[in-house]
Amino acid sequence: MTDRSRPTLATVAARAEVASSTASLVFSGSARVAPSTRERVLAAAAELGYAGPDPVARSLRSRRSGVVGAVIGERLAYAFSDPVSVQLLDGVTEVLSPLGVGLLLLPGDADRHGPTLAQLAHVPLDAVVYATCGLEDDPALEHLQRRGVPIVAVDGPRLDDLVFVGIQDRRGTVELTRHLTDLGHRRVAVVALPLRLDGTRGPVTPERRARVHFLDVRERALGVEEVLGPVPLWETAANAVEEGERAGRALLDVPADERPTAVVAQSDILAAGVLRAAEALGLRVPEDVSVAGFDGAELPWLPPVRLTTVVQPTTEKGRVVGRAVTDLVAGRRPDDVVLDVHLSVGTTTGPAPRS
Amino acid sequence: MTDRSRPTLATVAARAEVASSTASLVFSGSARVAPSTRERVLAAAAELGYAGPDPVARSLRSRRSGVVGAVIGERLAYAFSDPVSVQLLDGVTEVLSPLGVGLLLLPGDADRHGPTLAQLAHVPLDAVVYATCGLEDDPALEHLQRRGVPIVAVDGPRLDDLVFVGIQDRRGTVELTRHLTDLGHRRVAVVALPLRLDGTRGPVTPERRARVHFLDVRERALGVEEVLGPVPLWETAANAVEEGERAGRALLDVPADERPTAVVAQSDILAAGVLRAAEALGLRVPEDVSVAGFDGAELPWLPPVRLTTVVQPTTEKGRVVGRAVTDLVAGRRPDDVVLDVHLSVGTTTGPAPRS
DNA sequence: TCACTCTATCGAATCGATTCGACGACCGCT
DNA sequence: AGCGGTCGTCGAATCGATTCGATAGAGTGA
Repeated sequence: MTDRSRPTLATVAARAEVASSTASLVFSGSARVAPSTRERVLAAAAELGYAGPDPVARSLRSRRSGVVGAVIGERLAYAFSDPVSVQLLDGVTEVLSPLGVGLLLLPGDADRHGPTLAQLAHVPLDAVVYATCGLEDDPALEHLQRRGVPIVAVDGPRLDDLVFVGIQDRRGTVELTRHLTDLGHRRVAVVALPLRLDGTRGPVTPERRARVHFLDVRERALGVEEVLGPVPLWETAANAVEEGERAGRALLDVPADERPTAVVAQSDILAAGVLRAAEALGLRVPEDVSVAGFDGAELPWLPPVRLTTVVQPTTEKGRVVGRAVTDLVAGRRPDDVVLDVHLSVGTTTGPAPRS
Repeated sequence: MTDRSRPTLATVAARAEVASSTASLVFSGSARVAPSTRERVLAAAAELGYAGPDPVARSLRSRRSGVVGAVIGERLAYAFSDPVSVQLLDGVTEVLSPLGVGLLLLPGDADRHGPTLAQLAHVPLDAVVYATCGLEDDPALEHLQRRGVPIVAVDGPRLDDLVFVGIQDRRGTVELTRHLTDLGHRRVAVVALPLRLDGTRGPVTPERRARVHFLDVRERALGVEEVLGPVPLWETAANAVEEGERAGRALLDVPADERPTAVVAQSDILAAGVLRAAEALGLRVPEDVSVAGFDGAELPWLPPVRLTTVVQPTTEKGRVVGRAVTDLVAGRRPDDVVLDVHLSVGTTTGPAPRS
């Protein structure tokens, strides 16, 4: 009853009068061990209160820790206020959990847009999921590559040593924009997600645009312009309803003949904010202005409105990522995946008002 | 350039012509090592592309993995649709991240209300946070205790071998209920959070009530009854807006003289649903019915309404948990903590209608 | 010059398991 | 009786670092 030190496999083996290698065989389950021996070892373990092999020691030999990192660019409270991030991770854990693999959160904070090297360096990792991967060099990424930790980059750039999982950002936005032009819209404004995580908000200048950090943000903007040519972009500081509302007020609170007849928000959350702004300004949707989003997120508080949006299979994307991670850990190199999106026309887009 | 095997500390030490123990000293930083030696080792490491000591091997000796588990009772998509859970974890990571400790998600799934033993057994853990801790025996809990993993239980029962962090659920609800009785309300109904995670919803029978699994749910119900005596409880199947709306419809869609004049929801999310139900039924808030919540959650989509609610310091609760974890890992036994709550009167409660 | 104190470095034990080759016992077949 | 083949168990090496006591050499003071 020395609670000083917990029993180890060796203790258990000694008590059961077998070699520790035999005891190990018992706990790894699969091997051929005489039933009587197995019982003896199990009994000894039970008597000693042995909870099974130490995961750390096991990891050292087997080169597996059962831990997969999730790099998040912001603090959790921001990242997880976005249902898309949450559903992505939900899909990932759905695949990984049954395999006994856990997801380790590696969030950034107000200043740093990702975990510090000190955070990364001390933690065992079989693989890492970059939840939103930027276009630019990242010291954390470099560190992980040096360590030989395989990486899945979600919505990031397609690099050789990264496995890519993404969606058809461009095609989805093109389809959405065609829907708007078919309805007669020509004056369209875009409410953009943050181009970089530096708290900037407002109209996007060409210089700013050249420094866009996130691939999906760029693609979604280009999708609109592929159909309509250059359009004004209004950048938000975060993917949040308030930010969308702020952008919506800035874009819509102008004389009717300058006002965009349609606003394309780069996320449903932002679109919800734009809807609020329209309501606050006394504009009817879609009679006075059409509003569209992106993601197809479940926003249970949004009804009775049904948002026109580009639906991406968020949870499925997470599952795909989970499978990619599984492959990587098993030593296989999975293919890059680009998932389909589709347009969902709701009640927030309609014919352009005659001016 | 053999990418077969990455360099180890021994490789680096050999290259720098020092003992591996000396090289170890260099990477642990603190010890006294001659500057020339240090540089030589660092140079060797750089040449070999050595990314620093293997975290797993380090963990084995130091008995620290840098991983803290977060036990979540449901799948992530549900748990993280609740801003309270998210803010709690946000506070935890805020404290833990700078210490190089990561948070490992251990969610349950549709069937199991927590991680399986297989999930737990293979993962290294320095400590565990039970995000919502139930009252009843839990095999996972038992396993962790046997392994000697220290546990912080949030809003759970106060047990000897668990560190408790919670809030004044009872006092907050009493204060809220007094506010309602002061306004003349006597017919009050409660929309309860799930008593157990089994998908039940509807009026709560005494038998059901005797089997409540979550402490905070029980306390919040008792707080109302401490002031008013027995009140009808309507149980929801999840903490979600739709569930609140469903409950609201059931409670409010009755003749005016049977209708409760005030509805106390056990969370702000549920309260938002009740507000929707009232709106759908053409009832004015607070003229026809008062609605109150609990948590003080930030629901950016709720304005212009300001919900009357009991505010708990959610992020601070997370920080307290983070500090408790830090203490436990360092071998100290932190005290239990009960955090203050306060009533925030908004625009959703008013004088009881004269009947 | 000698004894003594630091300092920088080294060797070896250790953390707790896994894994593979070896070995003895026992079985059945010719 | 002899031989090959299984089956169950064991020993020892190994994973990659940390850590402590030992030691050689430089520096100090009498």
